[in-house]
Amino acid sequence: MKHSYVAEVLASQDIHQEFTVKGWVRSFRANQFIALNDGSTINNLQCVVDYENTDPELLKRITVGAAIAVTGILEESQGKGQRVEIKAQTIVIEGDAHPEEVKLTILSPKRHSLEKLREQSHLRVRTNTFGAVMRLRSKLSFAIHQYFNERGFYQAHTPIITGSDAEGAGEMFKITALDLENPPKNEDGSINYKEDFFGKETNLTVSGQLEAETYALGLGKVYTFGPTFRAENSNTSRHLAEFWMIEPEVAFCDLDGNMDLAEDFIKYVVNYVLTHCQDDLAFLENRLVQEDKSKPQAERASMLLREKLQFVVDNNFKRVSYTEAIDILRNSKPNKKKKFKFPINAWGADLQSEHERFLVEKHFECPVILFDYPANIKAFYMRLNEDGKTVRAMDILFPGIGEIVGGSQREERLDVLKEKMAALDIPEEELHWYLDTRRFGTCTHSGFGLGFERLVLFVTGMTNIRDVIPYPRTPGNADI
RNA sequence: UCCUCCAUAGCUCAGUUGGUUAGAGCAUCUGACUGUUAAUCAGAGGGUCCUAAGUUCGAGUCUUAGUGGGGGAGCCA
Repeated sequence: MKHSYVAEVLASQDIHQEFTVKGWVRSFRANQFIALNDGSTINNLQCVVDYENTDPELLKRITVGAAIAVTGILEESQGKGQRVEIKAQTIVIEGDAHPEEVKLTILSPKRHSLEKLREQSHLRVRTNTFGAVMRLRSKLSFAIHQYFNERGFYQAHTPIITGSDAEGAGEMFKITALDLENPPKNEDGSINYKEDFFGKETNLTVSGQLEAETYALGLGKVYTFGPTFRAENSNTSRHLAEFWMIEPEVAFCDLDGNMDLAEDFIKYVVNYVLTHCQDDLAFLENRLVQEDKSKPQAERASMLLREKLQFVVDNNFKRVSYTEAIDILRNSKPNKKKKFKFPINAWGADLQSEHERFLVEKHFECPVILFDYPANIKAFYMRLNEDGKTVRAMDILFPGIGEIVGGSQREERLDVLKEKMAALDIPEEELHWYLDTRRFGTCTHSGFGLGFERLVLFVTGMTNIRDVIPYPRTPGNADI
């Protein structure tokens, strides 16, 4: 039978009309008021039961967590807290949820810590917080595709399984169909990968960038949006072993164009959720306000969640070269007072978390784009500047998140690229296809990688990356 | 991987220099009440004190190792 969704019913003006809604019981107060949620919105629909004329056996089965279908008449609510409610006429239990078992789970109607919710990740999407986070995640994903589609980008599905081990972005997960108990061996005792499924060693991708570059040099403007895998033993609130990354790559575009694109892109998707996800953002904003109340004054957020997002949309990101950043840091109070664990002395040092946080959270107090980094601390494919010591790299740093974007103008000159690879012992055979793009009609081109989960962290105000993806993969964790 | 803190009822936590029968609030169940919004009142049930080994007459408490988690760092998105 056709039924309506809670979001539609709550917005409906059809008073006295009949509706059927289906969802999960969030609470059942006073044997009379069901708070029903079906995931279509963070808001619950109040369904009022005429308990005096309802079978007591049925009433007993209306419990927190149960799936039910309610048919009744939409009426203006007599109580405060909701505009309309459904006067239930018939209630059908689709799936029971026994209270004695429910109380052992996070579905029990009380406040749970995020750590506890993470232990039952298959049930946490039924909570307000995770419903809001996951709806926002989905809307952000849609906004990303819409942004690129409106601007003539094509999505390139770069491979998940890669035969190239020169991507250089981190430790990789091996892919094999060999019998690990008894693998075929070469004469010297090493494993003979020629007998493996692909006839060579393969891994899960750590980046689609190099393949995306080949597509940009044909389709013009492309982007990838897919899963990425890194076998790093990272145990932090901002790293996952499996995460989603957006990687635009644009032909005939220099670093300035790349920075313009990244900034415009972030502002667009943040603005999209500001206008399309008000209810979920309001809930998450309030959640943060409540959380802040138990913190000392100094640690409380200076802006509400939506104010913070609006600030990002309305203000230009501060663009600073690495050299300028070093000067600022060298003359900063914490550096002079030796408050930094890693003091800034000379040009050339890699910036530590504490330095990035100082620039973003204390000095500029807004998103910052750092560019033109020393060549020796950045990847081989970044374009060397005329000074011979810096490359056209850029990182976007966000308050509370750190690096959200890393990108560069790519080295398009074959000879310079080959020199770089030789210096880093990257064999040319490994990347012959990549070098071909520089042989045949090479051109200026640029791109960046944006960590999707880090964007979701920023937009939702959550602080642990494990709480913005359904089933987080981290060292020692891949249960579901 | 490194530093640091933590693990006791379904949840949040208390548990004295190592000592008899392991405690509270909330949740759950039973009953009462019924236009509620974290409903209210009364009563009841509920424990492998993370795992393993050790010290001891005796370990929730002390030691070692492991597992998981929080915060910070590195690697990065």
